[in-house]
Amino acid sequence: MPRDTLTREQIVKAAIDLLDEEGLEGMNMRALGKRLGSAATAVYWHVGSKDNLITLAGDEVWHQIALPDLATIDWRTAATQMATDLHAMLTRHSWLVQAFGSYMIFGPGKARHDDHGYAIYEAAGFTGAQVDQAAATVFTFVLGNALVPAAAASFTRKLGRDGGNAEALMHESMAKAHEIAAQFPRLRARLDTAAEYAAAPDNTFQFGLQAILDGLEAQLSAPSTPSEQNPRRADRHYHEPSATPLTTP
Amino acid sequence: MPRDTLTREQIVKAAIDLLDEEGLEGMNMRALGKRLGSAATAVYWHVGSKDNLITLAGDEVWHQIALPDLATIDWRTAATQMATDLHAMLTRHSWLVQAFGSYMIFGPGKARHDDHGYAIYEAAGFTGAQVDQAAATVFTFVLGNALVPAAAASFTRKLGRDGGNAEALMHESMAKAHEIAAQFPRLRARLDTAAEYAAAPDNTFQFGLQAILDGLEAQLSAPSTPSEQNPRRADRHYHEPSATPLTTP
DNA sequence: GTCCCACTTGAACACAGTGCAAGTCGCGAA
DNA sequence: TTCGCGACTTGCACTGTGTTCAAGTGGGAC
Repeated sequence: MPRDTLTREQIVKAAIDLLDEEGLEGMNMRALGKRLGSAATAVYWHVGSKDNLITLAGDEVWHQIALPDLATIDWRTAATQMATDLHAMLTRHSWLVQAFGSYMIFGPGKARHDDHGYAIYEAAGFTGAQVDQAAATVFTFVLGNALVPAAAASFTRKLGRDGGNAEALMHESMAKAHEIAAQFPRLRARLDTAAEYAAAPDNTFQFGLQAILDGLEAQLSAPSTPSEQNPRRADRHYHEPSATPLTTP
Repeated sequence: MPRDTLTREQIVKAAIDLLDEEGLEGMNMRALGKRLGSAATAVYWHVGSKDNLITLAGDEVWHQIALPDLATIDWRTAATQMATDLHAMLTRHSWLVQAFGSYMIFGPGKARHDDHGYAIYEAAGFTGAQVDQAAATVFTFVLGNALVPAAAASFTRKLGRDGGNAEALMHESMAKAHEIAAQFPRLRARLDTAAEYAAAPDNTFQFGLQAILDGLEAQLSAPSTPSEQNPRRADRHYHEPSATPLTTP
């Protein structure tokens, strides 16, 4: 019988739990060690570094996403399902979105997800580079959608760690935001209806997702050279980004 | 004549420069102090904390985005222009995307941008909550789009800081990714055409943006109850996210 | 029994954010 | 002209965090 020893899987799982509870900046090796009932430095023997551990944890969670069977459902339902699952997963593990900005997360879990994503857009009828572009469009939308809630969660936790009265700090922060928003007509108008918005269920994600799938569907039925991008619309609206960096005095 | 002293604007500008060069994790107060020719702690008198400084810097850069005149151009061109400008800005300041996941960035700069964004989608004909949803869809897409390049930049810098031979480490990392990708049919197929892809200009962003605007345009012409969301399509494809968290043994 | 090796541990180092007390400098008042 | 005040600056030091390293430690193979 081997000694009761740490395993890599066990560590990754504990890291995910800790990240869920404390966020990316709240997770540290000593806390992880305590959670595992061992010295913080014992972890290093198994995963090498904190960066690597986060990369490992950041790949593991992709396995939570179900891969819809393209033989039994149409591509659009499949795309909706995968995007919705991804959205839910990113909501559960909001640290992942933050990690995505700092680490190159690509392992078996994400590869499995990406591969099936490509399958969906191939099934839809896209060809060549358009498969990648369609998949990337939906993927980046879901990712971006999770970014602001992630910031909110991170911010709330930070307030909680600082003083005991997170309530007051949050209120102060909200008040400052309101003050700024009040100086812009359309933002001001939204302040008045903010309560109404808060009461309604937030279907912004589904609205955006379905609009994007509408757009992709339109692209499919539009006559275009196969196996090559259709640059017509993009050209019609092409715009060279205004180069307005800060002036250095 | 007042003593040659630090100003908040000067500090924010220096912070932006430092963030551009060193990234979010490379930026620290002592380096900032050195760049400003003063002690690191002098900065604290002006901005209070590092978090606050990053919030300040993260708002300042939004002023680089031009606000198209809706009286002279159609909404779709305006939307394209603003999204493209934002994309370029986020590419210039890739740390901002990372900061967006950890800080609540909302100041005059972002408010100015958001306000004009709403104006565009109001001009397009959206009403009620749909204005917000349309704006959020495009916004989150652009944000998500900037996330992966931000990670790549961050990763590259990290390699550069670690050993001297960033080249070898990068190569090793790429090789590992290839090895994983090779186990999935569609990813494997893309490995073969990777060189071809790299040669072509990356118009993924414009493809996605135009597809999204197509979808929004379709939403406009679709018959729906005004001043209320149109839940029909979303309902037809509605999918309760699969709850498949990690099983705790 | 004993040797080995996978694994663990505690001390220690470097570096980053930041509070604090002690300056320093220019300007307005006396 | 001098005084002092208040706006800034500085160096020190404390804490928390990632990580290294040399020294264990315990179970299994021989």
